[in-house]
Amino acid sequence: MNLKELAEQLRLSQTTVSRALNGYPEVGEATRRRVIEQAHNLGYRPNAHARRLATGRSHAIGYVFPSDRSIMIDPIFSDFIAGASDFQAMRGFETLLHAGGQEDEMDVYRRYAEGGLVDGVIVQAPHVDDKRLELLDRLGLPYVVHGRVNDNENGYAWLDIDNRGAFHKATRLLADLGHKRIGLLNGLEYLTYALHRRQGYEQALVDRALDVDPAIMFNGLLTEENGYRQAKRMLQMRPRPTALLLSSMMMVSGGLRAVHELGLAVGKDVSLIGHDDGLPFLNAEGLVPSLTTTTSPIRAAGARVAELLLARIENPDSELPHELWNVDLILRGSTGPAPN
Amino acid sequence: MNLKELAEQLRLSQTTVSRALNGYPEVGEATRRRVIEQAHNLGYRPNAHARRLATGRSHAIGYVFPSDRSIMIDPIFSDFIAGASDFQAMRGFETLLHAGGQEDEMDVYRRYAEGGLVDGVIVQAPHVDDKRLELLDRLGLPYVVHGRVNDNENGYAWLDIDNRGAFHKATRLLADLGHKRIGLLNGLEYLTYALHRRQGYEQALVDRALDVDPAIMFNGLLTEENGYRQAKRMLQMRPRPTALLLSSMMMVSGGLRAVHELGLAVGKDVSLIGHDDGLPFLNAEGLVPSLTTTTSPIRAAGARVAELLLARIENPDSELPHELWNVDLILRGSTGPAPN
DNA sequence: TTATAATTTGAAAGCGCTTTGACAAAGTCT
DNA sequence: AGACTTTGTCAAAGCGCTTTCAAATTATAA
Repeated sequence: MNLKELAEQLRLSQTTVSRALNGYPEVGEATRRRVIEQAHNLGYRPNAHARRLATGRSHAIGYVFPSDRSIMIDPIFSDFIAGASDFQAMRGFETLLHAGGQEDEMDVYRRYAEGGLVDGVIVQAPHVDDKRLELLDRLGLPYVVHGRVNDNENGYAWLDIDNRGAFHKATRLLADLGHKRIGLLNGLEYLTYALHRRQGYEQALVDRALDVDPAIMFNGLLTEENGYRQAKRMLQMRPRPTALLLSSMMMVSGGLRAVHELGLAVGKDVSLIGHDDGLPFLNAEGLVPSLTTTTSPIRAAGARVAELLLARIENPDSELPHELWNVDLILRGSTGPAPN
Repeated sequence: MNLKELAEQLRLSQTTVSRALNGYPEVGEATRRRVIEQAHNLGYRPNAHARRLATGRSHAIGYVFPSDRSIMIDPIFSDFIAGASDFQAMRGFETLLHAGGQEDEMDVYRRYAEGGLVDGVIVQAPHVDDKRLELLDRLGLPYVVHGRVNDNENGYAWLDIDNRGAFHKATRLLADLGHKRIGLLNGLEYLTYALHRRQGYEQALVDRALDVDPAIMFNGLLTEENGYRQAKRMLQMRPRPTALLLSSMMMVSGGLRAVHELGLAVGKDVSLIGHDDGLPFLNAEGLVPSLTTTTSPIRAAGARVAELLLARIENPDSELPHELWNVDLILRGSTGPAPN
């Protein structure tokens, strides 16, 4: 069943049928109802590719993962995309995922733009100095960055959570509780979020006149194992840190394991604060003791980023959105005053 | 730069250029080289939608997640899709993701099929009695199931890991180590994999003349919290189970927490075996003691399922593939003889 | 050399939709 | 009543590609 057949059935022209279905005003109400009903009865579905070819718009958003996989291993991305894709679906936009293949990431963007495959892309896990933005600008492909690069914040569309503020708040809390040595288990620092977290952390240490000690700062993949190894390493130092700041719940999971193994009590011998992206399979509140967190649901961010992108696609000349989301610090049982 | 312009530049017809680029034999070698070179120089990219409209093939594979989210929360799906998408990308196929939206899952398939949006779909997390297969058959949309439904195994294409065998093996090992009461923390049983795991588990118990006790069997989401709660609940029973079988590494993570909290020693007081999907952020070998697992990398399964699907799309009349992957039981430190 | 086959090339017809420009038919205003 | 607008409809062009069928060129056989 295609448009032509449907039009014949209705004894109308394709033009009228097309207009009726797409809500154009220049078609009579009676006709419109008749068309819609018949289309429904006959199970007519417009061919997506034909429509795209005709309109030049693909009604799709692209997500490109770097082929080195180091990003995709982080489970937060599936939740982010779930949020974004959910929103897009409501608006009739498809979600295109591109993970790996031998094709270079940049080439994928080129193909996306020049082949008209997507109307826009969401840039994830931006680097401190991200070369993707320049390319996308050149290609004229609309995009919104989830996170930020390290400069020219007004030059592109972004939504970010206040990583600096969050880790500043968390570190300050710990300092105010009397902790002098606070470890940081963080992501790789070419990723801007990790840089921002360190900056917030260091600023708070400086504010409270505490030392910044690289020996209790770690950058690496946010795995359980890294959480375990690094927490253990740090907690075996003398004097040992009395608090740890962990950049992901997976690291928290590993960190807790180290703490228990060393026979230390969470919230007493060692205070923990983790960053919680709100992943459904690992719950900070359900831990015992429950975990003090900086938190911001990544799924909601996904939905909002998608919304911003669709708005940009709709209206490319609109002002570039810049949204900095506050991050809540939720006090639970894993933080306490520094021992003695 | 479109085909017409490129052809004009080359002083050839669109036909010849199209053929040269798509590797048709009826074009001279010299011409072909010239065309390819020029296309490269001018940065020509064929418009994907036009090609799709002309060929009727979309070169895309679809993944539809149920809107209730209960599936998408499991981080194994991102790894599965990463594997599949990676393979598809190598073969020039796009990956379409559909997570949520208010649209019914079944309607998405209809739209996919009738609108020609995808050439095939991969059915994930199949239910014991999955109504999707019938619909897809009716729509004539090629598909491969990752997992199985509960009957008519020859009637559709599938790739599955031997969940029954794996949990049979694991349970038998524990029984042979002298464990009499073995708990099972499993997924929701309308999902076939969970049913199969229970069947393997029960069969081994029966084989070894051990009781099947529903009190130490759990079905639920594979979250850390469920792992923790249920492990704790079971380990507080008297007589308490001396071994636990856990269906996911997230559950293991929670289970370990419970074990430690109760002051029990892993591999001594209580033996643990988990199923490891090979997720990169949570490593069974890295645990202390390292974890005995049944294991099969889900990412590899993703790639292979994609391969099978592309083969089916290529040649719809080929025999339906049925692949049952063996699951390795890897003996590590978390299993030991039953106490006294 | 001529007839025949094999090799290259091209014109044009789609694929199924949107959208422009034109045109009746009907309604509104002097 | 006529001139003018509004409303509802349609024919046809076009989106950028593939593919059929025919034609032109070159190579091979007789």
